[in-house]
Amino acid sequence: MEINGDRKPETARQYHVSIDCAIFHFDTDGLKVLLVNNEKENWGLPSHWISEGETIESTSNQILKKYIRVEVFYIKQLEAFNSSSQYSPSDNITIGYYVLVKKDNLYLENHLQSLEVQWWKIDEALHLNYKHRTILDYSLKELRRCICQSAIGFNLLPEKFTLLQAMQLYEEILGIEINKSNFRRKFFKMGLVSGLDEKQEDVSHRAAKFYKFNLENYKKLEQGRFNLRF
Amino acid sequence: MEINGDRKPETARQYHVSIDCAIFHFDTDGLKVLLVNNEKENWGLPSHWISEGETIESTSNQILKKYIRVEVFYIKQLEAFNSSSQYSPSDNITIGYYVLVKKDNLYLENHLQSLEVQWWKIDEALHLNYKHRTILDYSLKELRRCICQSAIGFNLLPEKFTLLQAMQLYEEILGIEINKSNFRRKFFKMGLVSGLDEKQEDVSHRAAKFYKFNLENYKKLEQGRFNLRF
DNA sequence: CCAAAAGTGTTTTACATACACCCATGG
DNA sequence: CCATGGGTGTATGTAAAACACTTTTGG
Repeated sequence: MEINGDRKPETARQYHVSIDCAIFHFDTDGLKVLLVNNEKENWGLPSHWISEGETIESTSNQILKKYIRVEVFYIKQLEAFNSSSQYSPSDNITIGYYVLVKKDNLYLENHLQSLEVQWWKIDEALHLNYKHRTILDYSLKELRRCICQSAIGFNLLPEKFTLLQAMQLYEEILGIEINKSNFRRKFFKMGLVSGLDEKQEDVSHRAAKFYKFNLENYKKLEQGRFNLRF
Repeated sequence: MEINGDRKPETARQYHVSIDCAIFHFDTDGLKVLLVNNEKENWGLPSHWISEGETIESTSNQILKKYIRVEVFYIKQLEAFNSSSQYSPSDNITIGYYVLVKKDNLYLENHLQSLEVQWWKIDEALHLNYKHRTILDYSLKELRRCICQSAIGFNLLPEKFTLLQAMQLYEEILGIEINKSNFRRKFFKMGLVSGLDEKQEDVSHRAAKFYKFNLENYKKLEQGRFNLRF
């Protein structure tokens, strides 16, 4: 057994490695995850094996380029674990990622129709295999944990959003009800958002103001100690 | 390129995988990390290649069994990344872990003397190579983040501890000063600790009461929304 | 009696929570 | 004129922060 050495022992084992991504976006229907229909008529998370000449990062980028293409996303590694399947009995490692995408990229909608790919509501994305179910569950757990400790939630909102959209995002992800007036106060006081000179159009009620995420203020918010606590 | 398939393409690349652990404990001198002196006279994190017949988990367990041996620890995976070195130019993946160990395992002290192994104060554990430096920094970042959102801090304290010990742990890891009276009130009100019928002995000042972590109360503390916010 | 740490109590301030209410707009 | 969501204001309770103070013990 080799300790802390760079030299590999003869017994070192070799693995094939796959990258599996849980890609989320948020629209009026709520939180959704991107699933791919494979040749066996099963829906699963987008997944690639790492090929010769590629790395972990380049492979995850390939997946994103293929399905999302846009540059505006948030990506975070979840966990590496041993995996096996019918075709590749055991010598595998899977690295899971979760990815957040803004919904205002129309490209997505048009592009995806051509592929065997679809956005699924979270609670309808069942019948995944065990591996993908595990990654999806872990993603959601992380999303719930991180959304209050950082500003990653804004990666799921359009560039311009209303406060109701933001509030509903937090409500759905955290599974709680939030008081409208308190939500506003908190966001304003923290300086998380700044108002734009633009309003909704063609809505059958009072038009809401659009806001954008205020990155400059967020950076000042003594990073690391940031907490929204709903 | 294979999408979401179990079948591996011919081009799938193979990797050797190493497990590197940042193992921490906390004593009167503060937070310390376990370093191993390898054959090239460099200090680094304990590390093993995954061998034939082994898995990610079994290999990390081997490392812990070798250096820590005790069962009482907390272990969490950090990240998998491509790595290379002088001896193994590129086809590697490293999976980092961080581990918290209670300091009241005397075994450690006696055992480690026989190995080329030593506890280093965090701020003195320099001259690590880039890979290990990265893992150590990431570990500390995670530790700082998680110590307020969960009770993992107690994994660094002895079974029986005084409130000053607990407070100093939080102070060192967070790099802040905490008010003694407010710290007590918070821990008591949350029911995080319960007092024992035991006191310090042989101290040259008023003996402090010993406390233990109250797991039952912690479980009731609506998990996931737990926050200490110092 | 001094030092050093244990341990208690009080006051001020901030903020989360809850709730009531008015405003604008399309149907 | 009403339903729907936008947006404002206020009262209340809880908890964080700051601090002043007493207690215990060994030297």
